[in-house]
Amino acid sequence: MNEREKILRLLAYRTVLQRFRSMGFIRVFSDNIAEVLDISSSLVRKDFSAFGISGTQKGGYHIEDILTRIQGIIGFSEPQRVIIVGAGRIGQALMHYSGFRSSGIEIIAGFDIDSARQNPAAEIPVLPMELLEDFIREQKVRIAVLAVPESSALACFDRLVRAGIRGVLNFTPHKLKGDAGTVVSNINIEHELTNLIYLVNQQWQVPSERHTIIS
Amino acid sequence: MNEREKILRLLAYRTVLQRFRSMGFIRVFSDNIAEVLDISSSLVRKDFSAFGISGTQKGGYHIEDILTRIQGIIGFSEPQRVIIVGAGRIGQALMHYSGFRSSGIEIIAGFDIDSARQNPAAEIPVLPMELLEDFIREQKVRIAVLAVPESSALACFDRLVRAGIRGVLNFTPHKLKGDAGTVVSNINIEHELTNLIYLVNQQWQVPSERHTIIS
DNA sequence: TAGATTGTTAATCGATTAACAATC
DNA sequence: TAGATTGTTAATCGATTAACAATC
Repeated sequence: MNEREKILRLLAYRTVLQRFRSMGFIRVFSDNIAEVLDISSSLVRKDFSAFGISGTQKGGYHIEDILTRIQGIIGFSEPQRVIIVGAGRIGQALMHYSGFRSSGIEIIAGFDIDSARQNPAAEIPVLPMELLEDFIREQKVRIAVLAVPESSALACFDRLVRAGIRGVLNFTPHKLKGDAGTVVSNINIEHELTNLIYLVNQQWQVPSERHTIIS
Repeated sequence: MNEREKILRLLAYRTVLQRFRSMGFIRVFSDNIAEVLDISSSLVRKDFSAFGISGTQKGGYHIEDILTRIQGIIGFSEPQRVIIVGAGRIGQALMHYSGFRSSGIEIIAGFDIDSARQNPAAEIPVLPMELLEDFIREQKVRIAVLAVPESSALACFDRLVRAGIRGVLNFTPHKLKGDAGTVVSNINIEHELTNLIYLVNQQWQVPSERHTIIS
């Protein structure tokens, strides 16, 4: 059933419904949501049905009801504490990303090998890598964002998992594999951009010179 | 056939094979690649077959051959010029991401509404938003990265498309839809992280209190 | 009522995988 | 040769969609 995609869709529903609500709407039809997200209304209804969200014929769905239900499924009762490993430009950008706060995500520390980037006194402290394992164990951190250079990606990932991290959001070019007890999400920005450029180039070539995929 | 996923896999193959090559390997078996990427060897062979990459029984695939072929499909003959709209922390991080250069991607300018972030004299100039349309037209830019705040996302997207941008890598929380002539890739970091946390929490709850998805 | 929308079933679609003949 | 691997076919799997009865 592809849990991952389904939960990502649920998050998309939440974002859209919050927007509808802030515009003053009270109810929506599956069609309204489908249109904004560019999916079919069948899929919206099917998802809602699978998550126990019900509407009424004719009246559609109560926005507030859906949001409450979604919150009950993916909302966290307490702040989720996350560390950022690698305080380069991307790491720093994520450390100060304000959108996390409102979703109940709290960045509690960054780590970097470079002393010029360290700052234990900052609001979100940036600590030396030597303190990584102790910090994870003492603070019982389970989620980490990996934003180190490619060359140290595997070694850092290994340290994180050994220290007790159970979920890694990976921005390095290594496609990391989680084992039974560890979940990994890989985001490869370079691949995403390259793929986008490829698709645009495809579309704007004359058909004759377009690369053909045999299938 | 899901072009998007297929090309992303091709990019993953390239990354892995470059790594193998740098380790001194000349040939690989579909199995070696599959293992690293956590996919099946059938899929690797099927992809290769679809892209016209052939190996030999017993001998596997020539790394150099595959890389040449992949380069022929997704490689660019000339540098691909990209602009970054929004020079906040994420925008700046992407502007200086060194990995792009080696894939033939060139960030030629950033744009920001805030004069404190502007710097037309920098190596990669950061220009005021007023110059956006003229710049795109004069430089014939087709690809843009959107890294502005949520509140101005839709308006900026609209301006980009009107000015002739054909591909947008979108980091704002709005799931943007491309029309016939425009390709959009949406990356929602907050959703990715929330999803990761959800999956970890699921896994580490006792089964009885785990949220059940009826299906 | 007439019209519209949900909830669900069955059909479709497409991607992935298993399996194996061909062959080195 | 015996063993191993490709390339491809057929089977499987699962997600999405179309369609429509139920119903407000």
